[in-house]
Amino acid sequence: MEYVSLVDTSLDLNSNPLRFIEEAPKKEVQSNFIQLERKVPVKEEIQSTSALVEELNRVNAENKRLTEMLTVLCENYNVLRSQLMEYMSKNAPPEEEEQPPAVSRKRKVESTAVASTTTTTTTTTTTNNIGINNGGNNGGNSESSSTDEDSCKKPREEHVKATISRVYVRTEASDTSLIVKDGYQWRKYGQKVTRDNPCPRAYFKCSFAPICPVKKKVQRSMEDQSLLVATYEGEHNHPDPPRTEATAASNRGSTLNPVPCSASLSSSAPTITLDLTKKPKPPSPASDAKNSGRTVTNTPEFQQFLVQQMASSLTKDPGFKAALAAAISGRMVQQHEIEKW
DNA sequence: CGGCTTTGACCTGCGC
DNA sequence: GCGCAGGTCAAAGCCG
Repeated sequence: MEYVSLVDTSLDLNSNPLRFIEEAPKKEVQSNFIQLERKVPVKEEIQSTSALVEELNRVNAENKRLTEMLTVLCENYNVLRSQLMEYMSKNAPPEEEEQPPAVSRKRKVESTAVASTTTTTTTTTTTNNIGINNGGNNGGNSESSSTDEDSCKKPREEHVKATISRVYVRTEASDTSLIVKDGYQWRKYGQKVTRDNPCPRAYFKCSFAPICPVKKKVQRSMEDQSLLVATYEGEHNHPDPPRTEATAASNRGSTLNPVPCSASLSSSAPTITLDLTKKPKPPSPASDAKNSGRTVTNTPEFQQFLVQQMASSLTKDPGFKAALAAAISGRMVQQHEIEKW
């Protein structure tokens, strides 16, 4: 599940020239920007002040509108997610089919699925989308894509695709362990240094249930060393571990304690991360990647919290402010040049 | 002693 | 067919 289909990725940062023409007193605003350095008479100063106030009001209104859009976005996301979960639960194959019959086949399927997930992740980091990709249900058209002819092959692929998710977890930069605390118990069975990333990738299997097929890969982000990228493959075929047990068992290096997570937006990549560096604070949202999509995120409290976190992170981020200012000023200059022509 | 992590070896897919 | 890279196995060691 992802936001790509829901989000307008055009990064329309209040810089649409047409909207400026229609809504804003553009001549005044532009002249204000240009003539800021000059000494202006009192009359003009009053005019420019009023123009600034007007501009401020307009930006505030735009900000409010964007917040409302974000809220609607979250609601749509939750609706789609619930639909996906419903679809997955309906189409989940028997447990025997869950196990890969042969390694060769599995690896091939995985590679395509991971590739699609990676693609969406890259898109995410570059197009201002939310960065939790729960499953590669790209485009949301998997329900209609399977036909009777290829039903023997496609459902399996789609199932595998749908059970791959990627979660970004922010940890302390000094924390060298590749532990993602998501509420489940994991057993590490391998570690490998991959070519494209000097940081080792750790391989985990779910050890909460003996036959649980879920695997997890954890690797540090190359761009941001404090960011862990956890890739989950498969679905847990056992009930969620109880919270108390999870907390109690977290002492021994196992990844069991609940996540003191908070939605945060990093400046380099506007993605939702689980910020393990922060203390949990009410209202405590999702405690793990799986639960976050199924229960807690469906509550209006969490949606509101998410919106607030996003808005606050955006407004606090100087990089985002600078980019916003550059985009707006660039557009204004561009519009100015167009008008000149 | 059981369960976990570590780590080198091995297996497999893929590109050339 | 060969080499590379990713993924997995399994023995050894550690820890409570």
